[in-house]
Amino acid sequence: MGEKSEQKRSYILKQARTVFAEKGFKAVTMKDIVDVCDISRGGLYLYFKSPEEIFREILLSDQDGEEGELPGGITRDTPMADLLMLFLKEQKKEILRKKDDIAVAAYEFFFADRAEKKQEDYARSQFDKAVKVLAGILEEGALRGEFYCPDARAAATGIMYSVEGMKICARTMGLSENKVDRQLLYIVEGLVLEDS
Amino acid sequence: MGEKSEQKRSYILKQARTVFAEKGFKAVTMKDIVDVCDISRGGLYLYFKSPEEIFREILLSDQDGEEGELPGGITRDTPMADLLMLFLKEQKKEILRKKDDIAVAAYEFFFADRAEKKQEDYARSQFDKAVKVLAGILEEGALRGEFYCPDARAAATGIMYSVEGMKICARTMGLSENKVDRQLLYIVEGLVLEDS
Amino acid sequence: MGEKSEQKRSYILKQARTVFAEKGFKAVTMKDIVDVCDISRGGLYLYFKSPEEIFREILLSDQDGEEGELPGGITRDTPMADLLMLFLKEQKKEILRKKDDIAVAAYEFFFADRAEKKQEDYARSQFDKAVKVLAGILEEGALRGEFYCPDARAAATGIMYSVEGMKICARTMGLSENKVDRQLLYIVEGLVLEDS
Amino acid sequence: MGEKSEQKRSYILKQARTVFAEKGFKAVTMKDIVDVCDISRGGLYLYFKSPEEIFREILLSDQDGEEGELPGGITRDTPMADLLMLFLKEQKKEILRKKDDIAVAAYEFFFADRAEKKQEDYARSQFDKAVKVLAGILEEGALRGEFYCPDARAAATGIMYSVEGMKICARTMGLSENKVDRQLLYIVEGLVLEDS
DNA sequence: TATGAATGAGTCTTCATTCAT
DNA sequence: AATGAATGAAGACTCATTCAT
Repeated sequence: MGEKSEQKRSYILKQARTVFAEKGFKAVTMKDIVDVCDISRGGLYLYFKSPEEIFREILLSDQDGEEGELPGGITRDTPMADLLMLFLKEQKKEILRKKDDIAVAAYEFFFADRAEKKQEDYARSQFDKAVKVLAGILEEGALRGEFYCPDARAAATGIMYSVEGMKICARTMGLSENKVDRQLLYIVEGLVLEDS
Repeated sequence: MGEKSEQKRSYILKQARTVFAEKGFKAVTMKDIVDVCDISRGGLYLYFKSPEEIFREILLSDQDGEEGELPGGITRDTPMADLLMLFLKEQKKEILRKKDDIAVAAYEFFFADRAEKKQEDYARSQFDKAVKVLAGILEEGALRGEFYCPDARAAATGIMYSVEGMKICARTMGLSENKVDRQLLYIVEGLVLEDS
Repeated sequence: MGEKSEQKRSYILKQARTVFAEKGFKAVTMKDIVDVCDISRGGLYLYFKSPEEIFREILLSDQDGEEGELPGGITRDTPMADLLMLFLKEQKKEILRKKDDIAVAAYEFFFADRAEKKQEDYARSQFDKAVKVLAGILEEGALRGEFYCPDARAAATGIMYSVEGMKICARTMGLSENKVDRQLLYIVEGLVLEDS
Repeated sequence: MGEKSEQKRSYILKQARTVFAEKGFKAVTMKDIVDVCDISRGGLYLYFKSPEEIFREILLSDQDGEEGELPGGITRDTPMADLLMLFLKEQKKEILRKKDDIAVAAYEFFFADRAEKKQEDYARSQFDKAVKVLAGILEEGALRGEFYCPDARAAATGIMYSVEGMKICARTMGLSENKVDRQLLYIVEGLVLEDS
């Protein structure tokens, strides 16, 4: 498929995303996607052969755009506490995300066919990546005496489990911004050494 | 419905549970349930009008059986640390549960139709109940000088988020028993004051 | 499925037969059969899951009705020549059959999926059965001095190949009754010893 | 269409042949042919408008190449028995042919749309041609005293029906080379006069 | 109460065929 | 001449749901 199709591909992915955000993963049919794409049934099949394939691509494209989002103004001298706050703010955004949120779809996707190793691996790699970034911040912060954190890796893992927990809670039982803030604050307080 | 039907009701719920454990929530059809119940299509409709209704009842019946499971031997003198360990052991069992596990189905159920307030309320009440129990243990433990825990409620909430996080991680990316143990140990270590 | 369905089963087979007679095997869709059965799409699937299954049953039911069709008046004293004529007349009927003729469908069916051993076996058993009957007639006739036929088995096989050949020729290139008669006569002449 | 297209035409026919050999006639779609031709969908339509048209051409091109294949060494003095053996060997090859065999496709083609007179005529002309050749051999052989064959035409027709029968049997029920040999031998034995 | 045959809507998927380039 | 994207029709198959018994 040539260049023109690459455009359409992206367009389909963009439109399909809204469907997944609205209906989750399992409930989405090729027809749903056809409907929002203003395309013929057969036309969609030229590009993708199943909702699963489409969703996989959406996940991948999300991943691509995710890297190096560190906002400007970050230098070597930026306090690690600030980086931590930035990181958690990012997590908070994900936890509470409403618009264009495919987290529920992603959960359903990862639930599906639990035999599939590939899915598991993808999910884990995403999680591990976040743990690693956070552990890096904590470790450096501990070295600089900003944080109390004897085991950065364990702390980071624990925090990420909490974040995951909040993410799922936000989507199953509702979670106010206030509650998220409190919990994140509680986490930070357990780490940061007060300037005495 | 008379008494005889009550028996059949329970039977249907029992059989349906295995289906939900295997296929999650969304993928389950009335036919699936008919198939494992050795009942007629029309017959099932006499008792339940949708998989959703059935699953709701399963959740409710689970809840009933859940209370007061404190094992024998617990007295007023039992160390809170022991109770905590007991509590966490229970959580660990849920996190790693494989057999007859309807957690994935429950997630899908709570995802479905996010407009439904009732679901949210149910999910939250379950979560809050656990937090309350845990907070009780922590508070009492703090009073007795077993734990360092200035804010029992916040701590309990945080722990339960972690537990939720592990639960979902176990089902999306796989989670070894070892990892769960480490994380639970890490939580305990952050709470328990060493006997000096 | 109870008794009532057995009726419907037969009815479907009867109607489907006309479709196969008209369109052969490969071209027949479940929809075609639904259309002549005055039944719903789903309804048909309650009884059969594919045109193939239906056709297989038609073949089987044909086989059942085929046995012991020896017309009355046959006694131990009936000349073998008469039996031979009877046999060939039966073959002629099949060769030239027009109404409700599923021979073409059967050919297509046996062509399909040449890997399938079962089909081959069925086709061969039908052929072998005919050869055996014919060989029996020839052998007995030879014993009685009616026929000249040193190798009844080989002769019977050869004749049945001719019959098969005429059958296929009748369906691919057309074959007049006259031609069939001539050929059958030629066969008989080669066998029967003239009363001198 | 110019010369360049004539090349492509042949190329398409050659490639399509393999498809027909593999899938028969009815099951072959324009897409199948496009796929093995490394040509565009639209491109194929410039040359042929349906699988049927393509198959028709394949049959015609086969016919062209078929004539005058008498191997060298045949002179006016060659015994007719040898020619007969040659002829039957050729038939045997066709009966048992596996590689690049479009016989099944041809049967299906001739079955299709039995209204079509043209097909019938083509099939018959092929058959008649073979009969004529064979009858010529038998007649000449009879004249020369090699064969016993009072009615060459009838004998030839009968033999060709047998050959047709074996051809179809080979493709529906399987036929060992051994069986074919036996049958052909049986035919020859019925014709050839032993040198006394 | 209980049955299970029957319906029909909904989705999937594949192709023949067209058409702008 | 040639391409291949796009369309839409056709058929497969599965269920939720009803209904006569």
